[in-house]
Amino acid sequence: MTDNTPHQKISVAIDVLIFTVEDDTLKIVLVKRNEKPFKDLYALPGVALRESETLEEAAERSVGERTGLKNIFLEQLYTFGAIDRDPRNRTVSVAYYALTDPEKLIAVHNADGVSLVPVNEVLAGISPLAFDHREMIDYGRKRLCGKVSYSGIAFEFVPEEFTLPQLQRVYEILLGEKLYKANFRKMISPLVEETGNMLTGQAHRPSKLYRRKG
Amino acid sequence: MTDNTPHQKISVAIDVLIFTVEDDTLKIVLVKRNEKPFKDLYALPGVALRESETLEEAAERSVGERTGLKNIFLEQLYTFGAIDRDPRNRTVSVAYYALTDPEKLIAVHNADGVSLVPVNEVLAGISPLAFDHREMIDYGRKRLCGKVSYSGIAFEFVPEEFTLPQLQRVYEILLGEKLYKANFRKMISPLVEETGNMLTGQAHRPSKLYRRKG
DNA sequence: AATAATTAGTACAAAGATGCTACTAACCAA
DNA sequence: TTGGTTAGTAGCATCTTTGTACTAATTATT
Repeated sequence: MTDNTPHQKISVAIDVLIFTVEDDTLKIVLVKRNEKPFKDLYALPGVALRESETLEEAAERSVGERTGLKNIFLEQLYTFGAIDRDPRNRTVSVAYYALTDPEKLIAVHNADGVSLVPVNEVLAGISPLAFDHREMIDYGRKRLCGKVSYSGIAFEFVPEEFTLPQLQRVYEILLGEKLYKANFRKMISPLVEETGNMLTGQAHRPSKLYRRKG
Repeated sequence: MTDNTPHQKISVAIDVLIFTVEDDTLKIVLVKRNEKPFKDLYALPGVALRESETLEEAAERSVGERTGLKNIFLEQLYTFGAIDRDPRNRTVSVAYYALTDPEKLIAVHNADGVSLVPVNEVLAGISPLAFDHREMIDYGRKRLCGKVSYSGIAFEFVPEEFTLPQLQRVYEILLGEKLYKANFRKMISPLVEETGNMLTGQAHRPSKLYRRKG
């Protein structure tokens, strides 16, 4: 028989890794904690799961409370369950990751304790993070970078209309290597279509604007 | 601030998808429930998470209780949190998947309510499963098949010493397509080494035995 | 003892993807 | 008008994948 009988209740948290690419850098949204434990340390935006909401709804709520964003790309990442990951009591945290174009985060940056921080700096570990959130970010970045080549997640980091050099830079940042223009275009062209518009004002030849196809 | 404060406690279950490949078929371990809810229906082996154990420890316990197996391949799959997935009370289930060579499951099959069932039959949906376990299996099979090509999981389904045709069949079953011998061998050869032994008694040319390298 | 059946394993050509170089195109700045 | 800069394309070389065809080694059959 399957023993799903609830013998012991445990707190369930939802933490969200909100990633974006800005200034050719992968960045993540962190918030400064203003209560114990880990007061004044940075942490991922998170909420306690309510009885009346699904995991995904809680993740959306967590994103919305901190950034005001709705309907952004959101996927479950991993569930962390180390016994003492929360010093208060046993808490399992279901981590999600969200991806967004940085323009949608402009209003958010520096608004009451919310920061957009380069992931490399966070992982370099100059300043500590609350809970096991550094571990989460480390895991999340690996998953993100691993998925770039075979999924369309890179599109989530650019606006609806984008240029191919822009999109290529996102791929390069996530993959951590330089790509050849010609090959990149051959690979990506079945997935995009021209909008007919151009991006001008760039002190060099203007580039065509594209949108995602399908 | 991050609201990880535990306002409401929720039951946490661990369910495990124990996959194997037998008779050229992907199969999964199911157990017959002998209590409500879903009495007499098949379900995944599962346990309630205890305060004193990690998620992975609970998954190992779940595998061990049903099959007696220890130290088998185990990875977290996904966390399911639909509001009414358990009719008794709000329960979040962290699903894991385990992979094993079918020989290790021989003693288990048909022992007190434990069955080894073809995944295709389960998903075809002739008989209902407890909870959202069919959904879990559907998700798990997709993930498993998606990972075959870029990870070494296929090795988990064969004994320590195996022939390349054997391993190739595992790949073919999971990928759902026929592979070319020559290409398969080129792809797999950096990952394996000959043991020096041969598998004879097969009414045709004997095959070399290999083991996983590294 | 020969031969048929069957699967193991290898060789190699064809097609396609990727790596890489070099060029032309179109804008802004001076 | 010239130079700087990035957009975009052409095309060859190389590596990888696709696919076919062959030889090899065993057991089963006559």
